[in-house]
Amino acid sequence: MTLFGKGKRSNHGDKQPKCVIKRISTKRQQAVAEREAQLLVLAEQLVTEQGFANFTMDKLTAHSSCSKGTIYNHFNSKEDLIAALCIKSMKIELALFEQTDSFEGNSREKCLAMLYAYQLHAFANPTLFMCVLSAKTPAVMEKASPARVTEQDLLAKDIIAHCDALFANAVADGSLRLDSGMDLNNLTFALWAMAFGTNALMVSAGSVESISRLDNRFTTLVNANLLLDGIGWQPLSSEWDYHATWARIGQSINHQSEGGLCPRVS
Amino acid sequence: MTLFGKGKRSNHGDKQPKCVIKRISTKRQQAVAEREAQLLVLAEQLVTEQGFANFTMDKLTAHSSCSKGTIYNHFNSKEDLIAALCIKSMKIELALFEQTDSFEGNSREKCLAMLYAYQLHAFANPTLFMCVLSAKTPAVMEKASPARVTEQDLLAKDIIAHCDALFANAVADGSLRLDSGMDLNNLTFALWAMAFGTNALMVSAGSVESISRLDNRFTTLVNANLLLDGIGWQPLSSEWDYHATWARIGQSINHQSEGGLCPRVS
DNA sequence: GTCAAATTTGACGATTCGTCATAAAAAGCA
DNA sequence: TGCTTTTTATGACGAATCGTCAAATTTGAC
Repeated sequence: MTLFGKGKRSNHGDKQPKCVIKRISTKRQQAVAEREAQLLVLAEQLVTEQGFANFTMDKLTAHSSCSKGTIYNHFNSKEDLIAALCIKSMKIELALFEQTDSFEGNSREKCLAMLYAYQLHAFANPTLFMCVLSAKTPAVMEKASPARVTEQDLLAKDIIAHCDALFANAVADGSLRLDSGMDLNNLTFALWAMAFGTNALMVSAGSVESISRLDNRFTTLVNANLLLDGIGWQPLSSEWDYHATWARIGQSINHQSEGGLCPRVS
Repeated sequence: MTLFGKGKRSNHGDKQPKCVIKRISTKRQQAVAEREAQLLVLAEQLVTEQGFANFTMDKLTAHSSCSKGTIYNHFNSKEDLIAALCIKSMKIELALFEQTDSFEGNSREKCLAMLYAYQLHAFANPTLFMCVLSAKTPAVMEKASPARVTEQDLLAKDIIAHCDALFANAVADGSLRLDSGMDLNNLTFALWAMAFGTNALMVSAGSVESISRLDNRFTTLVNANLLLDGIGWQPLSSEWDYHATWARIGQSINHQSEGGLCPRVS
């Protein structure tokens, strides 16, 4: 594969061929990207309506305005499409996290704001959230395109960086002290594992009685408080009304994203 | 379908037809159950060798000594087989948990022993553990047989009961005090979510740098200590050397299950 | 030994996947 | 605008997989 047409000299006038080419190319790519986004919307819709098990590439083709070949131009395989939905889900998460950055409060409250956003996303976009779970499945990881697997890892990194920043702030303002032998990586991972486990089990194991009896709205808050108390993040839950914080976060987020719970992502 | 042969009277002598029938039936069922167990072993082996994505029912048929129809006699569908592997995995977990019950130590150490067993299982039987993750996926839940879905729920209940017992003991002996508004359900769920999230992310997101840098052997311990400190389970990690406990648990478990890490299950 | 019920078999139809030769469209060029 | 080259789209097709079912086989009762 040649990157540029061979033997073609493009610098023979006052035109700016490279720029032109690039603009056109970008335009094209934009159109392609837009179609990909629409395909993802359609796919999510079909999965939501008919379930993962009944979702086939042929059905997606039938419901879309383009052909199978075109779809396979976007997605290597069915699993690759799941991975793409997972990526979309993580991008929405990140977008929500950025919204919560502006939430006013102490460092621990800001951390809760992020967790609130995470739970909000899991319940507002259950199909997408399940895609994240599905995408961690070997069958998907094995068949998704390397590019998408890489992108997932990068997004995970971004999310981790977000957590890290929250902890770092807390350390900086003195509300959190790192004991010896405990580093940010450990704390970040603990928080993430807790949040992921909580949502994954709530969304997928809801049929187990002792889980379904829990109050969905506060489980993440309760679990997080246990953990954050455990690492001694001030003020402790015994000294502060975090239920009030939780409610305040809810109002703040709902106020920001008037249109709906699912922000637009590129 | 008639349950008994029609027109056949079976009570005309001193024989005990019901018992006989039952014995025979049980024998049959035993043979069938044995074959099912062997099919699961074979399936796990194939998945481990060739990955989830390359696993097909035809390959399982080819490698087994029976035919496709027989296999579909055991498993509704490919997804049903995954569910069966998930059930096997949970049974192993429960068996390990029961082993750890006899571990000598304070109530918090006993809780750690259970978590140790859980992590041990996740790393010793990664394929089976991933099945638990896969089985929580909608595509599997939607196609697995109702019977197996139910059995999964029952096993989950058993596991939860195990956790509950640990907490109840701690409350009974005074090493754990339940604050107002906090009940066993919440604590159990928090612990489970933490353990599940930790192992799921470690097994499946190992390619993310900041995760792979963590020391696998102690992540569960570290995370659990944060949580258990958070709920005030005495003695706190600042007052007790739980790393030593962790090591002691390891020796104890390895000593008990000499043959291997994977105990036999019915 | 004979018979009925239960079980096993593997060929088969129905889907689904993913590809590829061909057609269409877009971009470059004069 | 008209012509050539490159890129993209199409949907018919082969391969592979799934799950079924009528026929064959085995099992156990009498």
